[in-house]
Order: sequence, then C-alpha cells, then structure tokens
Amino acid sequence: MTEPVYDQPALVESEFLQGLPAQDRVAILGVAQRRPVERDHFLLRQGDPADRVYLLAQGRLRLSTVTTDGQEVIVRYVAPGEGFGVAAALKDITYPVSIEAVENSLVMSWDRATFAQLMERYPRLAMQAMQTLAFRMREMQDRVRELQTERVERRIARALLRLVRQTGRKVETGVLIDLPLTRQDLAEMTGTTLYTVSRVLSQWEQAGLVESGRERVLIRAPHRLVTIAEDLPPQPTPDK
Amino acid sequence: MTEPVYDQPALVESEFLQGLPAQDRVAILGVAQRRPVERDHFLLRQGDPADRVYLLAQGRLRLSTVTTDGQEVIVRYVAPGEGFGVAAALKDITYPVSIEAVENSLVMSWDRATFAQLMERYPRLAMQAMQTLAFRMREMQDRVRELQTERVERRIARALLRLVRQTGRKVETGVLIDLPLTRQDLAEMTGTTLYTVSRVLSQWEQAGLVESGRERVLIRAPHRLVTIAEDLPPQPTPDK
DNA sequence: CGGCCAGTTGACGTCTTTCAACTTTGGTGG
DNA sequence: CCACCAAAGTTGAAAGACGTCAACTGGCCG
Repeated sequence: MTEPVYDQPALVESEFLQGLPAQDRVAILGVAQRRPVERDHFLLRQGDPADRVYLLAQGRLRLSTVTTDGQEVIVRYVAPGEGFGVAAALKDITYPVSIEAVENSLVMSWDRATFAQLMERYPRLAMQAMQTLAFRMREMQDRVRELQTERVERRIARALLRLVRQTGRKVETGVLIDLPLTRQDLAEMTGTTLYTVSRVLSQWEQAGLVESGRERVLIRAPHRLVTIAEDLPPQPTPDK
Repeated sequence: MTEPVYDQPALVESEFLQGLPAQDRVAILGVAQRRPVERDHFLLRQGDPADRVYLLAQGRLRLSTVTTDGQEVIVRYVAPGEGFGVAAALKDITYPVSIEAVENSLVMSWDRATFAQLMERYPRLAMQAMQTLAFRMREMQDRVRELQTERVERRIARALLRLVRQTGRKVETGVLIDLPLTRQDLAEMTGTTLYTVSRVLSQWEQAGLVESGRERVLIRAPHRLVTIAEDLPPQPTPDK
C-alpha cells in the first residue's frame, strides 16, 4: 500500500476530486502528505489545532465528539474518497471532533495554506469542497429533524440503512455492515442507550429482520427495515 | 425603505460581504433582485426549485421544515446581513425548507448562474460563502449533540440564549427577545411539545428567571439561564 | 360581544433510561 | 490447545422524563 495510490478507484471516483482532469488530480494528490493510521488509533483529537484538510484514501474512520460530562456522540463515519476536516480548517481554530480509524487506513492531507492555494489554482476543487459542505449540511439538517420528531426504533433503522448504503457488503443471506459496530456505537449515532439498541435489535432478530452478533450486524430484509424507517404501512399484513 | 439599501449597516457588516471593498459590495448588491416580504408571508416553500441565493437586508425570517406526518421543525431564524439558500442553490434541486417572514422584510437575491459568476469574479465572495457554510455546519453539529445528550429544560435554555444573542434587546428589567415567539415555536426549535415548554417557562417564571406572555419572552436573569444551559454548580440561590 | 388564538395545568400513559445481574464471545497466554 | 478474562451483549424490573389529552383562562380584534 505504498506505491499506486493516485489511481485507486476510491480516489478517482472521489467526490473530493470530482470533475478534475486526471493530470490535475495527480498534481493535487502529489503534494499531499500521506499517513497510515492503524485500526483503533487516533488521527487527531478533539481540540487539536485545525490546520489540515484531509482525504481518506483507504480504510474507515469514525468522527466523534465527547461532551463535557463524558457522553460520546458519533458524528459520522468516513469512507474512502471522502474529504473531512474541511469545515474546521476553513473556519475553526481547533477540530471539533476526534478521529479514530476503525480499520487500518491511509489518509492524505494538505495544510491549510496549501489547500487554499490549490483551491485558487483549481477552482473546480473549491467548487467541489463547497458542494460537499452543502451536502453534509443537508445531512445534518435531516438528522436534526429525525432527532426532533422520531422515535428511537425508527432512528436506529435509519442509521442502519445509512450504514448499509455507505459500507454494506452483499452476502448470501443479506447485507452485512462491513464494520466493527457495537450496540454502544449505534446508540451514539442515534441518541439513545446501548440497552435500548440491544432490545430493538433483539426484537428485530425475532422478526427475522436482522442477524446480529458481537460487533456485527447483518440486515436480512432491508426493505422491511425501510418500512420501519419510513413508516410505510406494514408490508406483509395489509389489514387496517 | 426603497432607496439607500447598499450602505445599511446590516449589509456593510454582513458576514456575506465581509472582506470585500465597498465598491465590489455595491457592484454585487447592484445586480441583486430586491423583494419585500410582508410579515407572515412566505418567501418560498419547501419543495420549490432551488434556483436563487439570498441575503436578508431587513427584517427577520424563519426557516422551517415539515415532516411527512405534519410535524414542523424550525431550522433557524435569519437576521439581517445573513445569507440563506446558499447550500440549496449549490447542491439541491429544491429548497429543503419553507421561508416565512416573521417581520416585514427585504431580501436581496441572485439567480444561481449569476451568483456563480460573482463568485468567480470576486473570489473573496466564494471564500465567505464557504466560511459561512462551515460555520452553519458547526452549529448544526452542536445541535445534534444537544439533542442527543441533553434534557429538554437545558435545550430550551440554550435556544433562548441563542435568540438573545441574535435578537435580544436590552430593556430595564432584562433582555427581551425581539420577535413574536410562541410556545409552539420554542417547541419546534428544541424538539419538544408546546406543553412542556409552557411548564418549563412557568417554572422559570416562578423562580424569577424570565417573564413571559403571549408570543413574548423576557429574560430577567441571563446568567442564571446560562447555569441551566451549561450545568454549572447550582449558583448561590438568592432570595427574591 | 363573541370567537379565536395562545397559554396553563392536572391527570394519565408510555417510551426510554437506569440499574443490576447475568450470559456470550473472542482473544491471549500458559 | 485449553482455560481464563475482559469486553460485548442480553434482559428483567423499576423509575422517570416527557408526551398526550382535556378542560380551562385570558386577551385581542373585528
């Protein structure tokens, strides 16, 4: 994992470098700093000076904040090809999240000044950064709406479906969320407790919706999960 | 309110035009469309095609979404000098929020293509737009954290303090939130019900913290509200 | 003057958390 | 290779925060 990084599919198809000709992509990636981060290690901690813009080349990261009284909140998982730290490097003095690798990962990064120059030189890059920010903004807004209006069960369903989209891997019996994922993690994503997550998953397991074990969730019936997430009429039983 | 708009303090100090020389500001504002929106009227509705970028010159707006089952969520209030619709016009086909004037207002706007040209011509404008997005992003993240980890009372305290910062007006007995604000509005900002808001405000009124009436909230002891919002040691409780 | 809208408050229900005790799983070292 | 241990998960019971429903008050405006 040392040489051929520039033409990895994750980087070529990356939202981050979208719309840029191959030669510009190479130029931009060429001046990036590269750094491997091992599983369970932190790339940086909440409160560190926000001086770099990042792009994930390989692996998987988790961004989380911890409140003053110690409660953790998972802000999001980062997949290969996604940028992160853009907003912070642009606006803040320190990063508002801690960043941990949940798989062995490789991150590319530019310091703030370099990235500013790059954006100036490649306006397309600036445009992309902006669109990404706009997109994340929208996601956050949706999450606020969810938290304000929806019950726990539905929020968990949505969280799982998001994970399926981002890191789902098809297997014979369904879609596996290809990530070590504890009850606690799900709780921190949805604003509930690990106990409630455990109860909900148990119930779904009974119903044949999912199959879950230690740090592992397999979705057996994604469409039924969707009906829970969207409050559609209960599929198999058309009574009422 | 028809002629001298360009040099209004709200526009000069606007985050939106920050860092631009006066003559560029005039140029940018010069090509803007201007439109008054009367109190209780909608500038646009959730689902309308997102084709314009806006800047509020005067008045006050409320951005809100309504869920499929009819529950409303207030995303934020907009004060003079603030831009809005930037993320949507950049990324989406339709606006994700409805925008209503809570006071008689005047909005400036540019269509998407014009705004793109302006950003190209005045890179500083693009930079500002980006920083604003980054800032909003951070706010949203904070709100998610709040919703996930804090009790209703504290969320209401925080919401009021935010409103104080944005639209507080000093009067003899405290700080008045200078906006028609119902219990329902506060509930939609904090993810609770108007009943709970009413109970909390009543309780605070008993304690001499606030004074509230129909569509009106006056903060008598902001510092004590802060202790509720931040969970500081339960402050030396003076008599009263 | 009547109707309407915002607000208040009690009673009650329920979703979710909290606490505690327990089981299961998987990695590690003897 | 197996036993052990810590971490992850499960589940019952009880408490509590908050939502829901209903009845009521009060101010405002046509």
